[in-house]
Amino acid sequence: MAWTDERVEKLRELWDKGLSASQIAKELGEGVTRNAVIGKAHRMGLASRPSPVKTDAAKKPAKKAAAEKAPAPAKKKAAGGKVSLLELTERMCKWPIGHPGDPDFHFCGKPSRPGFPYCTEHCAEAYQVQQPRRDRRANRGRISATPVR
DNA sequence: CCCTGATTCGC
DNA sequence: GCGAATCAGG
Repeated sequence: MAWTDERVEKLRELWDKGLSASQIAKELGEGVTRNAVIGKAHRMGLASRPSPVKTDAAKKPAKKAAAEKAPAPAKKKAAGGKVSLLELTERMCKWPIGHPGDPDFHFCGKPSRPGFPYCTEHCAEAYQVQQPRRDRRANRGRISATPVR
């Protein structure tokens, strides 16, 4: 795939919009990797914006002023949880929560099972197979959905 | 382990 | 020019 004007345009657009390279890559689809995006972005004038990884030689010595005994975490936090569409990653659970269009519509966001779009919980929910409507006498008394491995 | 962008270098 | 591999940091 070559960098057509359209693609370059979209790249510039999304990049300016602040999306990460990997997100842009997925957006462009067609086997475009984040490396390709970064490479191109870097190559054409617009490169390096807020890079989370700065070779950083100038650190701020002043910072942790307070702290000391640490205010304590207060609340426990689990990974994932409530991600908007734009924040979804390939390895995040894409189980929708709420109705699309609602102000609080979001996605599960917990780590998804490798190869699946959802986390373990939601895989179980999603891949729960329906027994044949007729003739399920053979399975009477049994719940034999194919287990998700 | 998940992610981020930066650089290198063979094609 | 391109991007996978690699690097380097959060």
